Amino acid sequence: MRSNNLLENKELKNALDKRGRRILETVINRYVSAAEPVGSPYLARHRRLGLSPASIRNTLNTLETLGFLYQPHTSAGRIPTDKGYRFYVDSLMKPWSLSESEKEHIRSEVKIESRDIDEILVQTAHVLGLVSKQLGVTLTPRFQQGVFQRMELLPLAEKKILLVLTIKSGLVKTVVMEIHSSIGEEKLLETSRVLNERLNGLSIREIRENLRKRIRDLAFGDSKLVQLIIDSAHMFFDFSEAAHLYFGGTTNIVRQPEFRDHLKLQTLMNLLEEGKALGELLSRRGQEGVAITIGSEHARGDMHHYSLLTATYRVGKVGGTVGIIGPTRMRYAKLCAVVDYMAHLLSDMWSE
Amino acid sequence: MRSNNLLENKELKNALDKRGRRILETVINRYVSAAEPVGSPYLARHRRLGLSPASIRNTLNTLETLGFLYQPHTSAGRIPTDKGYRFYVDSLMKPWSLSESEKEHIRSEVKIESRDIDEILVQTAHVLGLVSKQLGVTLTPRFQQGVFQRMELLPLAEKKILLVLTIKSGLVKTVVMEIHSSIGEEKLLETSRVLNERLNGLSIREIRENLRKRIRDLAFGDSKLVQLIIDSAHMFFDFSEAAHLYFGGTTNIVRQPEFRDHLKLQTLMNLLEEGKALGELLSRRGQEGVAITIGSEHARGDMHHYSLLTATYRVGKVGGTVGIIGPTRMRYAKLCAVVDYMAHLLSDMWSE
DNA sequence: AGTTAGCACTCCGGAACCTTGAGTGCTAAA
DNA sequence: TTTAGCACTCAAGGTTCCGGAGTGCTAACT
Repeated sequence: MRSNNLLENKELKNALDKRGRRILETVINRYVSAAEPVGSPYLARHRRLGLSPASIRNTLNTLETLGFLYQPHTSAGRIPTDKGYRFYVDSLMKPWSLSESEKEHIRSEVKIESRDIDEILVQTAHVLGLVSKQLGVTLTPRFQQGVFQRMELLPLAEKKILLVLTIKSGLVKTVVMEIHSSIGEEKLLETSRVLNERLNGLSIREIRENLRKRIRDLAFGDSKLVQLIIDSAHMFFDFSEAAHLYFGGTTNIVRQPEFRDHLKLQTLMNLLEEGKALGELLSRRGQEGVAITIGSEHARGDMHHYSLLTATYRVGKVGGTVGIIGPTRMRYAKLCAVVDYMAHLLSDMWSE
Repeated sequence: MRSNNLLENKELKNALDKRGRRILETVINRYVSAAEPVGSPYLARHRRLGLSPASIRNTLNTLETLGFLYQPHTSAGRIPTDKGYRFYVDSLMKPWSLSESEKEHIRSEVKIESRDIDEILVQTAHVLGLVSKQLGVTLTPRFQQGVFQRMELLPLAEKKILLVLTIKSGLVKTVVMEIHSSIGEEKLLETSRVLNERLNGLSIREIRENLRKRIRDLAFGDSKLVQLIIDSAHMFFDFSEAAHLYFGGTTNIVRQPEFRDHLKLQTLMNLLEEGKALGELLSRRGQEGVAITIGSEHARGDMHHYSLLTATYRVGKVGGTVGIIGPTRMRYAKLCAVVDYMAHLLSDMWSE
């Protein structure tokens, strides 16, 4: 009992001791870049830890019993566990700063002529994939966080009208609506005028939840049209919920050695194909800085082999998500910086 | 010389003879479903060709010298060549009709609530991938084929306006434009009024090519705005050219045995990632019925291992493309029917 | 003439086996 | 506390061997 306690204390202290940290860090760095187990000979040779293989083996052993490393088989070197990566990310990792040329590179790739938000996000995902050699993902802004600014009803054809919805941040959504009978232009104008009055200053979320209540009893404009708008409110105030998800860099990630195993590739594809689920996962993440989830920390079982880094960018008051998905073996320090930089880049782009 | 000629004639005749056709067809059917070379024992046993292995070997030999089949190595069965598939597609394949339940299945998967064209196309690509076990691809309508119907300029913010462009088929595109100074609402109205007059009835393609000529010398509306519109015309009358490309079913296609080879997967990913190039490839295809390109028939080298089936759907006068990409070993007969059915389904959906 | 049985031949693919080398834990000496 | 030495383990790669599948050719059969 008592000795056990002592032992644990000792282990804990070891985990934090200078040597243990340095060795763990070195193992991780090496494993991340070489993708093969790291043994004591490498550590003794290549690093100026100034220790013999035998001493290092001792420490490795400790790190293993602490659960930071494991051996795939007896006579192999060590591989970091998820817990090991977690410790690295929390306590070991030094903040990485991108070189100016890398930043320049990223900027030049993202800055395309188009101001179209979706196009930029597609491109962003692509760039994230490219520079990280992993899978880049981007999520469109969470429209529902926005505040209603204005809506416009335009006649398109006999029985079609276009609804244009603007929120304060300057984001626009358009929906084509079908109606059963044609409606005169002045009716349209009146309808939209009143709606604009009623909805002014509300958040999209509020509108979605309360639209019916707010305007049901009012008689104005074309009643059928109003009814239609109410009925389809869920549909078109809802698209926000299911934000669009883009990804890029599939080429790169397939090259990663972890995907020699064919099955893994399939599970990843499944994940991407679902889209919706992944989108939800991404949309409810920490808002501040870079959020990191490593392997088995994920709620979803099929994400257990992957790590996810995300950050939030802002368009006015509305936030969206950019991130990177890859095998747990990834360059956390650098990729954090990349994701962070990218989020700021996008925010700046839409700031003024 | 003479005998050579005779020989060739004989071979040509053989190629068309009943037996040769039946055997080629059987080989292809078998290979497509089993993904392994087909030998004479299988053919003699499993089919009521009523022939001994020896006789069949003779015919196989002929088919090989004609270039319809080949052997991966001496002691293996035969595999169809691209030429073999081509012959099959042109002369052997019986038109396949989908069962009512399959049609029903497809319809139920595609018919989602949303009328949003992009959402439907995403879903369509997904379904195509699902039922074909290959990669489904869809391309948005070729906007530039459309005829200008109307444009609308809406003020969004101080220095932002929204341009809404409608074409006759009921398709809508919106672009957010930035301007340097704010413009009064009446200026906007006048500008759009005149533009509507001038551009009425022109095709988008014409507008893109001649916009400058058509309105340069005219003084109306806000001259800066007009100038901006002219300047950015290429940008926003151009998006049509680079139509959006969607695909679905990556999960399925990764399962295909041809992708055991890891390199192939990479080339495929590359292809998808490019997007643009593939989009162009798809957009300039035959308009009538199902267009089939097999392996080495492709102009692009990196498509040499894949076949592509496409058909055109129509939204009013504007056409878009749906199709399937997969290894040359695919069920041409059935997939033709699928692609064809899908194209009609979409056309009908937007017909009225 | 066309078809078929018989036969010798080729060659891929898997199983069994061996060797090598990398890495380990333990112990005893520094 | 560190380190050299040593015996041990085990994955990975190479070699060899064998069986089976399929072929082409020839001679006999209808």
